[in-house]
Amino acid sequence: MARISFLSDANGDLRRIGSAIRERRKAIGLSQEALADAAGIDRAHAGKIERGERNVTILNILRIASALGCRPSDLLMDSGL
Amino acid sequence: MARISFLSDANGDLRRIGSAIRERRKAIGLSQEALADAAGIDRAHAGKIERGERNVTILNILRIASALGCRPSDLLMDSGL
DNA sequence: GTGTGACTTTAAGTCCGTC
DNA sequence: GGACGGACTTAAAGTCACA
Repeated sequence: MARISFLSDANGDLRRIGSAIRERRKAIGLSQEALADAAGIDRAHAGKIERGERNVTILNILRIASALGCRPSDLLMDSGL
Repeated sequence: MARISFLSDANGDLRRIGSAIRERRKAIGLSQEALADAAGIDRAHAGKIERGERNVTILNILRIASALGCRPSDLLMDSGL
C-alpha cells in the first residue's frame, strides 16, 4: 500500500520541528537552557518544544530561530515543511 | 540614522505573515471563508490572523499553507522571515 | 465578503521542583 | 544537562452576533 504522505500528521510535524531545533542547537553547542535564555522562553517549555509536545506559536519560532542564528523558514525546511 | 532591522518587531512580524497569507489567498481567488473552510478553522479567526491580530500557532500555519497549496516555509519567506 | 467585539474553552507558557 | 511533573497564569483557539 502506498504511503499516504499528504495526510496531516500534527504530532509528527511538531516532532520534526522540535528535532530541527534540537539539531541546530547542538550544532552550535548550546544547552537547552542557554537556548531558552537566548530566546527569552522558559527552560521547561523549550524542552517540550524540542520533544514535539507543544504546538509552538510563530512568535516563539521567530525567537528560537533568532537565538539559533538561522531563519525561521530554515527550521521549517529542515523539517521538510 | 541607520535602520535597526535586527530588533524584533513582533506586531510587524505577525502583520507580515498575515499579509503573505492574504496575498497568496487572493492570488488563487479564495475568499477568507473558503480559505478558513479549507484549513478547518473559523472564518473570523482566519481574518484576525491575516490582520496580524493573532500569534498563530505553527499547526495553524501548516493548515493554512496546505489550504493555499504552498509550503509553510514559503509563507515565512514571503514575509522575509 | 470582511471587520470587530465579547465570550468560553483549550493550550501555551511560567515557575517550582525531582529524578 | 536534560526529562518530567504539578500548579499556576496568560493567551491562543475557536464560536457567535452584528455592523
